Amino acid sequence: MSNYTEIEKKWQKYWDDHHTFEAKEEKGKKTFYDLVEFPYPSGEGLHVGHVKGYTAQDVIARIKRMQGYNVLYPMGWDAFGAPAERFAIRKHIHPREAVKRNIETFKAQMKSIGFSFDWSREFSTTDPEYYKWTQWQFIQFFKHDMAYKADTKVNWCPTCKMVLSNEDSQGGVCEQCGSQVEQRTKSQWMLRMSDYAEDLLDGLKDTNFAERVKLGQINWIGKSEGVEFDVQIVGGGNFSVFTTCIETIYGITFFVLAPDGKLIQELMPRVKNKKEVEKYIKETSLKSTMDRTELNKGKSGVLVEGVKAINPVNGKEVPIYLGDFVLGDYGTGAVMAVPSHDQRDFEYAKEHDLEIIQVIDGRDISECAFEKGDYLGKGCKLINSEEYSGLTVEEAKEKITTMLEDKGIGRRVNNYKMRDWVFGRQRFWGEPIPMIHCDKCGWVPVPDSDLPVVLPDVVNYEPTEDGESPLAAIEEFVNCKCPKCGAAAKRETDTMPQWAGSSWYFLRYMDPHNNKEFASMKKMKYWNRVDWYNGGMEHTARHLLYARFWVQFLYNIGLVPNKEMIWTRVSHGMILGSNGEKMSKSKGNVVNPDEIVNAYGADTLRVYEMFIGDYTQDAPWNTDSLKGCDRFLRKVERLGEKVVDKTGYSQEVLMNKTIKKVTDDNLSMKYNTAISALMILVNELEKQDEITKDDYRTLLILLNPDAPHITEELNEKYKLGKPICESTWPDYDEEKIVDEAITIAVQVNGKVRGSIDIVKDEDDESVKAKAMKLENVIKFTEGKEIVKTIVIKNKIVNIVVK
RNA sequence: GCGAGUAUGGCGGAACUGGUAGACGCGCUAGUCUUAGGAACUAGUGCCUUCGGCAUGCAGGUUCGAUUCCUGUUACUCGCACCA
Repeated sequence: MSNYTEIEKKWQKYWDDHHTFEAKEEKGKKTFYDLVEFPYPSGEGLHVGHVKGYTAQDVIARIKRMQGYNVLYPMGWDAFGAPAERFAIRKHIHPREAVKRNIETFKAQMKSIGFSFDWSREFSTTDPEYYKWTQWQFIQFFKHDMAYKADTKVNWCPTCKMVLSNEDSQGGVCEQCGSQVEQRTKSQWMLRMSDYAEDLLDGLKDTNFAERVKLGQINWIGKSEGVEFDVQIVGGGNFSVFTTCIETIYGITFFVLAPDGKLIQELMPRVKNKKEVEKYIKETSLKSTMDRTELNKGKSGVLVEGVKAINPVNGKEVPIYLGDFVLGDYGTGAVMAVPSHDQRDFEYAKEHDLEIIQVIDGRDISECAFEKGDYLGKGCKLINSEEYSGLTVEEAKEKITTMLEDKGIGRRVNNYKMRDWVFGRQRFWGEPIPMIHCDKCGWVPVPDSDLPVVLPDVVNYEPTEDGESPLAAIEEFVNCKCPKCGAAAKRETDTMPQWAGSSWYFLRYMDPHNNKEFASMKKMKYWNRVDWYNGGMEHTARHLLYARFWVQFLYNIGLVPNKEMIWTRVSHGMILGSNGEKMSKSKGNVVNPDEIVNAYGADTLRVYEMFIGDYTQDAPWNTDSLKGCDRFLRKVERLGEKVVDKTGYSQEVLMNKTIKKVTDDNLSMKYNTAISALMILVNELEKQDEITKDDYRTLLILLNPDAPHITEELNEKYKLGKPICESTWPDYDEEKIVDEAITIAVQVNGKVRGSIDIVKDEDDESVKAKAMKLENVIKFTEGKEIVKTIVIKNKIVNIVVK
């Protein structure tokens, strides 16, 4: 329709006027909570990648509504974050203003594409009415001893005088100014997420996440089971180490401590080469995380003179070293070094000329270590290990562990890569952390009655000289009274990370206007949980983990109805530029959805994005292919001219098959093949001189989730029934989708030589006989011995000859 | 290095629990209609060829039969990156 702009506006107005997509808490209806990640409303406007995810979930929402579910499909804004702040620093426009404008643009764009969001539940994480509850929940973390302040390392740009995220300091260089990033220690708020490591693993059982999403969660948590044991220091004192390879304990030839750990500080008074050790510690602290973790750096380190450690199993005295490959915040910050069976230890030993003792037999170790990945499960036996020599690795693992436990110096321990969540940001544009520091009372939460702690207006958005949030420069914000004792106190000026607001927004949608609670238990119970959550691959690890942690905590203190509030999580592939590269301004390959809507209409854009390929895979944009979808919609439109005043389907089998395929495919994310089924149907109907009203209306309903405007218009134009958005999704008749006559292939030695027509379920003998009569079959079997004939019912015949 | 994913015509991609590989769309070729351009419609379109053969990254294996299952291998993409 050339006047698609008019039609789209008309139906968008109809949906608004009729509140068609607003979810009400009706009783007696099955609920379906359909969620798609809310966007960060950037200045660039909506991206075609957003459109892909929103359309897919819109298809689901529209089908589910027509299937009689009470569907909640909300939208909102994740509007705190660094880009708005950087924009503010450059242009001196308050982020609040910029965000407001961006939200207006985004919303208008979304409306123009016809997503069936329930706009009555819209909110932004930056609304004081919303972040009041983010702050309130932080206070619950604090009250349950889940939030604490601790020294952490931060990436510090000495030029910008700003704390940087890991993303902004890749390669050890500040993304903004290019300076070398330093490591600084800062006291920051932390959430005890590591306490939830096991629960977060365990909770995956109560979800229906896509397998690759579950794996992402598991890898991020990074559980490893092992043994922690105590090591005595010659002349008194001890420390512990964690290992997953206790079977190699007799191979210890030295220990390595983390230069940034507490242990070395404790030992310092006994260290003889203090200067050298201190110098190494200093050097390490200057290296950014990236430098430290980069491979092929060699194994730097220094011998700690004056202290030796004792191997608890054989009493052997071995040296202690410092090495920056050991991390202060993982395990105990100290490792036992077995160069024969760990490649890092091997390299370290070679570099520092240390002893190497092989304790597991099975391979030469002169070139590289014989590691657990190579010896486990292969029946390898221990050597040089006193009474454990001769045992298999697996036997030794268990026996040595038990021995250490019996002696009271070892215990089975799980370690996790996942750390506590660093929750403070020295930024302006975030939720203020609602804490007050009083010299007498320590940290005191802001009383509920004083929430929210509203972000004040500031003149300067730059961080202060010493890298604090710009809030620290506002005296009237910082200075306050202690809520406990009334003495003069100071307000926390750090703000929360962007992950905070997005960790619970899906709960707020269930009860978005509540001003007494973040959401009422009653409403949360009504909606139960998110049934289907869709978003980008890049968020399947961290955002999802933070959100699950947040929910599990709320569950444990009785504030949400389920331990897992998200049932299915799926993620879609990216839309790449037409050159196959990621869309970016600098590459000039960005496609603006507005231009497509203007040139082809929203329906064409939607159909194209669903047709582009496998939903879960990346796919490049192709404007020619888009035109094909436009052509398809025009065909559907022209088909209307053939409608005659008849009921019933003109092709029962085809129609029933199509209904089944479109329903099943859409609900299992195979949006592309659902559309292809509709194209086949249209191609068939086109061949007929006339089509019935039922033919056409069913086609329009099936296409409606993808192309909601044009289908409503055609439905109205040909007076086929009430608006599709108020209609019921068609059913199919299982018995009618099977063809009675089937054509099957006949193979000779696995090669297709012809085909025969059979009746459904025709018996094998008769099928065989038909096959043998084929000219081509006779030709290829003539003069040969028929070894056997395989008949697969309704599928294929294969004749094997010699 | 570890983990995950992907690999099918000129292109995007189909193919149920192993059963006619290339659905559907794009592009391309020829034709019809048009003053022309475009649109629309019709027919064709994996490769090599005479029967026929060869084709799902590569090399093997299992099977009457493999894009699908198994072993090995290569390339690319993403995530994590010295996690003891």
